[in-house]
This record gives sequence, C-alpha cells and structure tokens, in this order.
Amino acid sequence: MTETRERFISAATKIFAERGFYGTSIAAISDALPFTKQALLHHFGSKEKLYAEVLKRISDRLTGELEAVRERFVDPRERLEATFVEFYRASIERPDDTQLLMRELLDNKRRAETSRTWYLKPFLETLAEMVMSIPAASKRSRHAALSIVYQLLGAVTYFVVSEPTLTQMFGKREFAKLRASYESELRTLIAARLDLQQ
Amino acid sequence: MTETRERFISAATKIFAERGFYGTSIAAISDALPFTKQALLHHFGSKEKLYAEVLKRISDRLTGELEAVRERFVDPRERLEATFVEFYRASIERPDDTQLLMRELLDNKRRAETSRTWYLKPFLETLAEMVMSIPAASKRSRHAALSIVYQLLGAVTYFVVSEPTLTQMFGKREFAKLRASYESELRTLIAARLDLQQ
DNA sequence: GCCCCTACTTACCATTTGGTAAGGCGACTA
DNA sequence: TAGTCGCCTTACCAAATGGTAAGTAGGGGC
Repeated sequence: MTETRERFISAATKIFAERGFYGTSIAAISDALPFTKQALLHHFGSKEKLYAEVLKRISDRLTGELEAVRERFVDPRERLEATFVEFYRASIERPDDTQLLMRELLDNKRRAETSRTWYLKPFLETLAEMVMSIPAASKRSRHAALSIVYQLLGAVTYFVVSEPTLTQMFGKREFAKLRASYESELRTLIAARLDLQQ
Repeated sequence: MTETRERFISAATKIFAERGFYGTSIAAISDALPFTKQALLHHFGSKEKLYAEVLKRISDRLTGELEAVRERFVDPRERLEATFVEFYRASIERPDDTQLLMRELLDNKRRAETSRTWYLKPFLETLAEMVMSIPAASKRSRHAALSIVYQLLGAVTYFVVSEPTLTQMFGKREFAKLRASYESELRTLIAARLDLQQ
C-alpha cells in the first residue's frame, strides 16, 4: 500500500526533526504507527534510505512553493521580498521541516560522505542572483550578495527553530504575539538591507 | 588531575558539536584521549553531566566576552553594534561552540525536562533592552526589539553554522573570502536595521 | 608500617541499536 | 489448483550503548 509509506514518511519527518538522525531509532518511528519496525524496513530498506526520502519530500515541497512565488513577480526587488516572505511562511507553517533542514546543516560535516545532495545550492545561487539583479544593488559583488542572502535566511530560520525555546521562555501566548509581528518585521529588515544606498 | 578533566571537556565539546548529544557515545570521546570510557565516568559521573559541564563552559566563555565588550561602551547604539560584532567574532572563532548551542536549541523540546538552563534568556533580555535604549528606536515595543535581536542573532549564527556546507559547496578559498567580508556586511546590516527611521 | 584518597583500569551487564531470515496471508494470475 | 507477488509479521542476531562493580597503583599523612 502506498498509504503506509506515506504514513511512515510523515511520522519519520516529525521524529527526525525532533530528535535528529542519530537520536531517532527506527523502532521509535514504527511505534508511532500500528506497524512493526520490519514493515518500515520492508518499505524503505534502511534507516538511511527512509531519511533520504524524508529530506527529498521536504526539499520538493519547499522548492515547489518558492518556484510558484518566483513566477508571480517580474520586478526583481518585489520578487526577492516575496520569496523570502514565502520562505518564512513555509518555514513557520512546517517547523518540522525547518528544524530538520537545520539539523542537516549541522550534521553536514559528518554525513557528507554518505549523502551529498546539494538541493540547497541552486536555491542559494538563485537568491544571490536575485539580489544582484536589483538595480539599486547591481554593483554589488557576488560575495556581498551571498552575504545578504545568508543574513536574511538566518533571520528567518533562526527565529523559526527557536520556537520551542521561545515558547518555553516567554509562554505560548507571548510567543504567538511575537510570531504574529515577525513577518512585518522581516519585511522591514529586507527593505532596510536591500534599499540601503551604500 | 584537573588537567584530565579539561582534556575530556575539550574533546567532548568538539565531538558533541560534530555529532550532537545522541550521536555521540562516551566511548567516542574517550577514544580521542589516552583514557578509557570509565575514566570519563569517574570524572563526570554520567554522559549527561559531562554534557552539562560542556554547555556551562561555552556559556561562561561567551557571556564573559560579551560582558567585557558592554563595559567598554556607553553609547547604546555603539554598544549594541559592538556586542553583535563581538558575538560574531566569538562564534566564528569557536564554531564548535556555536554549533553546539544551535543543537541545543533544536534539542530543546526533547531535553527540556532533563536540563533546563536558560543561560540564553538574560542574554536575550539584555540585547532587547539595548535595542530599546537606542534613541532613534526608543518608541519600539518589546516585541519589535526582540524581533530585531532575533534577526541579527540569526544573521550571525546561521552563517557560522553553515561553514561546513559553504566550504563544501564553494571550496575553502572561496569561503575564506566570504567570511572575510562578512563582518563588515554584518555592520551594514546592523546599521540598516537600527538606524532606519520608521 | 598502615591507612586512605584520588586517578584510573579491567570485567562485566542489561538494553537498545540497525538489520537479516523466514514465513504467513490475501489477492491476482495461469 | 498451483504459483507468485506484495505487504507485513515473528524470531533472531551481532554490535554498540550507558553504566556498575571491583579492583590496581601511587602518593601523602601519621
């Protein structure tokens, strides 16, 4: 059944995000569903392959959404802002995905030998080009453009992965308010950083 | 000997940063030194306690450095910028520490029951107050101030944590150039975000 | 001489890990 | 009716895990 596979992927995404690759046992995943560990192995072959599948799903979802946004805009400046905002929305809507990607970033050094999918690279390159194609900033170097991209990506990602911590520190209600205002604060940041003539 | 303890902490910091708490076995740590696993347990009692010790060291180092910077400045605006730049320098100088803190952020949800040290909270509060004490922005709300803090923290941390990935994607030389320019790009970001009259 | 403490070791252990082997079972096919 | 295929199970396993128990070795105090 293809549905069983989907349920495994979905459960795995959540648990991998919560505990990381090494902190997650395949038994923990199958325990979340009415199947045995071996059902999981039957469908995916190994823990590593299941993980790869999970990562691919996340990557596909994200790139699909961002692609859709890009096509809706012509003006480079607007397009870039819309892309980042959409990235933020997607990130906060599926914090599991975001956390998993962040973990992947951290585990990169160790896992580089086994899995090397640079799904992120074309994304980065595209963003950098978008930055450079903005008239007010067209004279910027590639390094400068990449720096800006990283600053904005960081502003999005760091906030999203901090959700559990912030919730515990300030309470659920307080965090909800913070999150509610963060999108417009993000727009302010983008504007400040891109439109600065310097 | 107190030196053995130090060596354990140092080795543990590196390996915990690389593989995370659950991905690290105490055997892996002791294998990096000419001691047995039980020597480690003798000194620290348990893996958990060693980890706590490692975290405490990181936190102490960082807060010490940032404290020192704060005392050197009177003007809130300058002080804030200097603090962030110092945070960046410390982060990139000891990427292991930064990665570990990021992992802690991610594992937070799961580990909240066992260890709950909000070493980060006073740091955040302080930064938020610094933002609010800047004349040009004094009318900002606490939420707005916290948002700014998170955006800047993210811009620093995300970049530092991406070091292995960026190195692999663009090569060592290329990354070195990027890193060399990042600090001034960071200053630009801070200026853009803080001095924006709005 | 003896005691005791700290630092560290070897032996050992229950549990958990990812994974293999083999088979049950229903559906579909020849 | 026999064959076989996909889905899933029970049974099992070697290796690795964090940790306990019980020591050895050496130095310092008395």
